[in-house]
Amino acid sequence: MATRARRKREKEERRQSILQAAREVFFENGFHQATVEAVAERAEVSKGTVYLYFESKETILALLLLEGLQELVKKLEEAYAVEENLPVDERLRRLGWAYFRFFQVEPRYFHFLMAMDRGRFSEAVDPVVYKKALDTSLGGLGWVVRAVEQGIEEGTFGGCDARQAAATLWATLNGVLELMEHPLRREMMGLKSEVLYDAALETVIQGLRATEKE
Amino acid sequence: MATRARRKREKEERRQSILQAAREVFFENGFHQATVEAVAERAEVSKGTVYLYFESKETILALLLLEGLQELVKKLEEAYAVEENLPVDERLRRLGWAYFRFFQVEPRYFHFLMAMDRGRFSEAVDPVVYKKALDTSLGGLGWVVRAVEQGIEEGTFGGCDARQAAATLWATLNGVLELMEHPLRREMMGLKSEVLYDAALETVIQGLRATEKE
DNA sequence: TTGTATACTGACTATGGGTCAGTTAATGAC
DNA sequence: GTCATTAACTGACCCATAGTCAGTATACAA
Repeated sequence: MATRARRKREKEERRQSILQAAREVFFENGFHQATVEAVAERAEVSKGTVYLYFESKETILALLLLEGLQELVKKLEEAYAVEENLPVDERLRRLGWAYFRFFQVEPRYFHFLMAMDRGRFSEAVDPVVYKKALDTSLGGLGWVVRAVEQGIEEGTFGGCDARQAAATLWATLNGVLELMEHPLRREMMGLKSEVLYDAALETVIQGLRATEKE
Repeated sequence: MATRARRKREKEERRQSILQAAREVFFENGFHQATVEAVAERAEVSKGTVYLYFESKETILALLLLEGLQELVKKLEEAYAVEENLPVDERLRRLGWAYFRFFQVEPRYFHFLMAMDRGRFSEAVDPVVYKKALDTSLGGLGWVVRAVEQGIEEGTFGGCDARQAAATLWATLNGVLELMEHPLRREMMGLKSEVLYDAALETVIQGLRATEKE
């Protein structure tokens, strides 16, 4: 009975087409503005069908975010792996700019990613998906940790804790992105995103270099 | 006609009591969970009355946030002003920890402050209130800028742009706070908030110190 | 052809932000 | 004291939208 296999395939296709519709609708209107009805229409199914395939609107968002995260981590891995023998600071720069570029290309993702921690998210979303997203984040951070560890071995950085240093860098870049995300904020700072991002990246790299060498 | 004055006073009192009710309800349940109906009940008025005094649910939140921001800026000013002749790094440390303490005491404020940039906020909220919030933020940042300028004059920091440096520090601390806000995130990092915050603060201060002296 | 499982539908419910026609009560004029 | 005017307030109502579920249609197997 090949029917069985075909059925399964078709179901997965439908799932994907709903997910694709959601991606389009969410990205066009933002999560709050977007309605499940609109997603259903776009996918050419009824609202009920959407709920056959997904628990809730928020779960759909979480799944899209997870995708985005995974793509981001891939980019970070690429940025890490392109060249073998790079000095740490250069390696961190590449990671930092890969991060920047990702959100440049997909600003909506950043928006949504940041939104994920807020509100009722963790309650409303399948904890498995949520956990996976956190794990993926952690994986992305891993590339930074690796780079810092290299820096410690090389002696470029002092004997700082690699996880802590990586988290500092990550938090900083995140903070800048968030700060500059808003047009009004950007205006009020009177700085271009790239400029502040660059300054922050270099400052932290310098700061890590200055950690006391044991 | 002293009546006129009394009327006005009473109106302001009602306004305050609704605002107080909103503060309680929002803080207890979070912004999304909280309903305007609940705020009205707490203030012992009807829902309609709430809308006589405030444009929208989001405007109320914005007003509460503005309050919080103003308090925060006051704390920063205090932290700046306590002692006269402090070296820059010490001064920045005090500012940084005042910031930390504020959100330690009022974690909900941080939550809401961060949420303010998201969603349809800027559209739904009275632009005057919104502008005021941004101005207040900017005022808070001003204390950091001042400190950095002092550092440049002193020669502790190189000839970096003070606004840029202050923004970097601010973004970093924000980023750390946001990163550590979430229990799961905190767990995944395996670090205490204070520890990462301290590391980030020191790293950035070190980094600024290392900016090339012209 | 008919029974059954599977996929799907869309009318319905529940909830909550926001509105507004109507009620109440205070004030002031006579 | 009575009536007119105004301001403050009310809560039933509207509307949008997330989520449900009883019922329908389709595909397949026997």
